[in-house]
Amino acid sequence: MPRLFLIDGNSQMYRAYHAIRELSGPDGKSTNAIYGFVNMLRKLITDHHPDYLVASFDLPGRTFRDDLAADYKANRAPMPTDLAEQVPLVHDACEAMGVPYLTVAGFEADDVLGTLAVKARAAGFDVAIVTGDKDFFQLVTDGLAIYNPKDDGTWFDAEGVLAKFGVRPEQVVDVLALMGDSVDNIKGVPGIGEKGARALITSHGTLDALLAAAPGLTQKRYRDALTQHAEDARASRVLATIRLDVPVEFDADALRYRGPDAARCYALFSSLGFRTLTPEFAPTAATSAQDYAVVTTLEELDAITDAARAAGQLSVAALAAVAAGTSAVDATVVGLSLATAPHQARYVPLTHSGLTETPNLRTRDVASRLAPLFADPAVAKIGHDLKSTSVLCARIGCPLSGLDLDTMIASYVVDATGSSHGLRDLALARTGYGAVQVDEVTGRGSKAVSLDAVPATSLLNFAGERADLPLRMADSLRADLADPALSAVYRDFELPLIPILADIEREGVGLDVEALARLSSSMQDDLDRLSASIFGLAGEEFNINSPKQLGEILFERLQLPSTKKTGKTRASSTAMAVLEELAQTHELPGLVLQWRSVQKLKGTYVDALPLLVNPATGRVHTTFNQAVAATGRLSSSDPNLQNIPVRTSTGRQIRAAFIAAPGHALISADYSQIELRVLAHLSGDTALIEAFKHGEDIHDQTAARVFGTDSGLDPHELRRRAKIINYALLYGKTAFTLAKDIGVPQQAAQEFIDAYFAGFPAVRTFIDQTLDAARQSGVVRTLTGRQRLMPELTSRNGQIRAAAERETVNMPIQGTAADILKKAMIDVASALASHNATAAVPSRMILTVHDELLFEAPEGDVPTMMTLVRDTMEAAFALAVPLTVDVGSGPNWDAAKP
DNA sequence: CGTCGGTCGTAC
DNA sequence: GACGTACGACCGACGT
Repeated sequence: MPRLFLIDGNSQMYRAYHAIRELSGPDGKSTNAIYGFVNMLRKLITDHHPDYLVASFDLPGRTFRDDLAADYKANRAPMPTDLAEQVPLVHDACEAMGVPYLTVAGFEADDVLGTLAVKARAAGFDVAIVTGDKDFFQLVTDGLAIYNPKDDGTWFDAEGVLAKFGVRPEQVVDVLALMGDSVDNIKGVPGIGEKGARALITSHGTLDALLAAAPGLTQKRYRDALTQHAEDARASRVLATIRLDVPVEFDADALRYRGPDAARCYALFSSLGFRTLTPEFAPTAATSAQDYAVVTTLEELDAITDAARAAGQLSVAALAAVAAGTSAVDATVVGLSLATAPHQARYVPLTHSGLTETPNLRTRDVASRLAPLFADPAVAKIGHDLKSTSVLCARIGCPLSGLDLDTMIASYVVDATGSSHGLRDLALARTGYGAVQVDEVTGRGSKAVSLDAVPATSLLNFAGERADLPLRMADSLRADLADPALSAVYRDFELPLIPILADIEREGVGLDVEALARLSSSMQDDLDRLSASIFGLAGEEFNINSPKQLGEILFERLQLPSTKKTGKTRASSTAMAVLEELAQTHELPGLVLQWRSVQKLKGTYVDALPLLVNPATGRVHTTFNQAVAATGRLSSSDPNLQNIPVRTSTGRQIRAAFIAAPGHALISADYSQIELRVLAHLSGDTALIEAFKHGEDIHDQTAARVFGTDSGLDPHELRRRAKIINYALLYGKTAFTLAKDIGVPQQAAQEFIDAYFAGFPAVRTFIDQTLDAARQSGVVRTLTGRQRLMPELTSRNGQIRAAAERETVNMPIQGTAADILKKAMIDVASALASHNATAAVPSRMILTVHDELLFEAPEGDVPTMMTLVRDTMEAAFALAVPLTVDVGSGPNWDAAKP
C-alpha cells in the first residue's frame, strides 16, 4: 500500500524553533526554525522513504473557530518576530526539498491534514501524520497513525494512543472537551483537568453519556461542574474537533515525492549559511562541465609547459600517499595535477601501484621536463597549500619558485577565524562547487586504501579539482585581498614565509633516539613504583589515567572532599589544582600527580617522538600550519615541536634529545618578553616604554608599581607575583584566577589589578580603545594590519561576549608578536642565504617556537651565526621599545637555550 | 571497530 | 563563570 506522510508544518516549525539554539545566516536573520525543519524533513525522508508527502501550514488571519468562540486562542502569545520572519523561508525550503505544501484560508493546518488523511485513506493510502501535537490522536484508526519525529521517532496507532493518552482515539476529543486547553483558550469544564477528564470519559465512554449521567454523579465536585458547564463542554468539543470537510482536493499525483530540487536547495541553503547542508546540493564533477585528463606521454607535458608559459600561471597540486606498511613520514608523491586555466586540469600519474589502463610516467623523466617551469619565477605558481606542494615537489627534484597565490593562506589572511580553509570548504564557499572528498576516492575508516592504490582514472576528478579549484577561486580571493592592509600581510609576511617553512620542514631536526629509549625505560620504572604505591593506598587496582575511575577512588572510596566540578558533565574534577589541594590531606593525590606527570611526558614525547623519525633522513620533520591560529601565530604538528617540555628536569632531558648533526651545534635565539614589549608599544605607556628602554627588569618594575617599594616582602616573591600579573593582563585574567595563581584573596588580587592600571594608565586606555574600536568595526588588528573578525563581541550571551573581549585584547598583542617573528624569519632567511653563499657548510634555520628560532650551524660558524641571528632579529621590527634577543649555543636544544 | 566529545596537560 | 593561542593523549559514550 502506498504511504502518504502528512506533515503538521506548524508544530514542526515551532518545535524546530525551540529545539535549535539561536542560529543566524549571513544577513544576521534567524535561521534556526528553517534549519531544524529541513533536518526533520531530511531525516523523515531518509528514514521512511515516503512515496507521497505533503505539509500544511496555518495561515495568519481568522478561521472558523474564531467565529465559533470570540476568545479562541486569546491566550496564545503572538508568534515571535524572528520565527514569523522564517515562515516564508520554511515554505520555500519545503518546495525546494520536493515537499508540496498547502494552506487553506479559514482553516487551520490540522483541519487540512485531517481532511486529506480521510480522503487518502479512502483512496487506499496508508497515512502517517507527522506531528508532536496530541490533538491529532483523535484521528488515529486502522491505516492512519501518528508519527512524532522527535528523537528517534515514535509511532502511535490506536494502542499507542491508549498507552500515551489514556483513552481510545475516538474518545480523545471528549477528553479534550472536558480538560480544555489554556493555550488555545478552549474553556473545557472548570475543575476538570487532564486526569479527571480521562477517568470520567473512560468510565462513561463518551462525553454525551457523561453529560447525561452528570446529575446522578456521586462526586459533588464533578456533578456541579458538569451540570453547570455542559454547554461549555459541548462547545469545547467542537473547537477541539479536527474538521474533515475542508474544501481541499486530494490530488495524489501532485503529492508524489520526486526528490529535492538540488539547484534550488543549493541556492536557498547557501543563502541561509547552512554549511553542512549546502554541499549535498552543490554542483559537482558529475554535474558540471570540465576538461580533466590523465597525461600518458612526456610530450603532453611539453604542451602543458607551453600553455603555462603563455598564460603566465600554473596551478600545481601534488598528491601524496602513505604506502601500505609504512608510516606517514615516508609518504611518496603519487602524481602531479597541473592546470593553466580554470575548468581544465591534467593529471600526471607517477607511482600508482598495480596494473592500470593509464601507466605511470617515470618520476625522474617528469621532474626533468617540469623542473625549468617549476623553477621559473616568471610563471606565477598557484595552489592550495603551496608549502606542502613545495615540500613534495622538492622531494621529486622539482623545486617550486615564483609562488603567487596560495588559496589556503589567502583565505586565512582574509579571515583567520573562518571555519575551514580546506580546499573543499573554501571552493564551496567561494564558487559553490562541491569538490570530491578524499575518502570518496580512498574509502573510509579501516577499509581506506592509500591513494597510490587507486587507479589514476578513478581519482581524476579528485586530482583535477586540486589544481583547478584554486584557479576558479583566484578572482574571488584576490578581490578580498585587495584591501591594502591585507594584501601587505599576504605579500610581505605570509607568502615569503611559505618556502622558508617548507625548507625547515624538509630539513628536520636530529633526535637522539637512544637517549630517549634510556629515558623511557627509567620512566617506566618510576611509573611502576608509583602505581604500586597508588594501588596500595587505594586498596585496589584501577586506571589512573581515567578521570572517572580516579574520581571514584578519591571521592567515593577514600571520601575525600570534591571541590570542583568539570564543565560539561558536572563530574568531580581531578584536575591538577584539585589534586594539589587534596595532596595536603592524603598521600594518594600527590602520587597521582607524579604518576600523571611522568606518564604525560613519556606518552606524549619520550615514546612518541622516535616513531616520527623519518627513516630516510634520520630526523623528525614537523609540519607547520600557517592557517590555523586565530591570531596569526604558526602551529606545529606531527609532531608538535612547539610544546616540548622545558620546565622540569625530565622535560629538559627530552629537550636534550634534540641534537645537532656531527660537527654542528644548535643555536637558540629568543625574543626577551616580546609580548610585553608589544604591549608597551601598542599602549604607548611611558612607564613601560622607559623601563624597557633602560633595560630594566620589567617584572621588578611592575612589582614596584603594584606593591610599592616598602611592602617588606621577599623581593623574589614580589617579582614572581608581578610576573604573573604582567602575563595575566595579556590574557584578560580576572581577579578570581589571579588570586588562585598567586595565592592571595580575590580582594587583594583585584587591588593588584587596580594598582597595575594606576601604575600603567595607558595600558587601561589601550584596552578600552581596542575594545571600542573592535565593537565598532567587528574587527581587531595587529600592528601590521592582520585582522581577526570578532562577531561575538555583540553576543547577547555574557559569557561568550566576555570571552570575545579577552580575545580582542589579546589578539593585537599575540598577533603582533607573531608578525614580528615572521618578519624575523624572513630577514634571517635572507641573511642566512648570503652567509651560506660563502660558507663551506651551510647553516640552517630548523625550528620556530613563537618567540624563539632554532638554528643548526657548523661548529666553526657558531660565533658568526650567533651575531648574525641576534642582529637580524633585533632589527626585524622597529617598535617604541628595543627588541632584545638572547642567544645561546650547544650540542643540543637544552644546552643551546640561553 | 571507528568516531568524537570531554578532560587533562604540555608549550609560548 | 572566571586565561589568550595551539596539539595531542586518553577515556568512554555512541553509532555502525
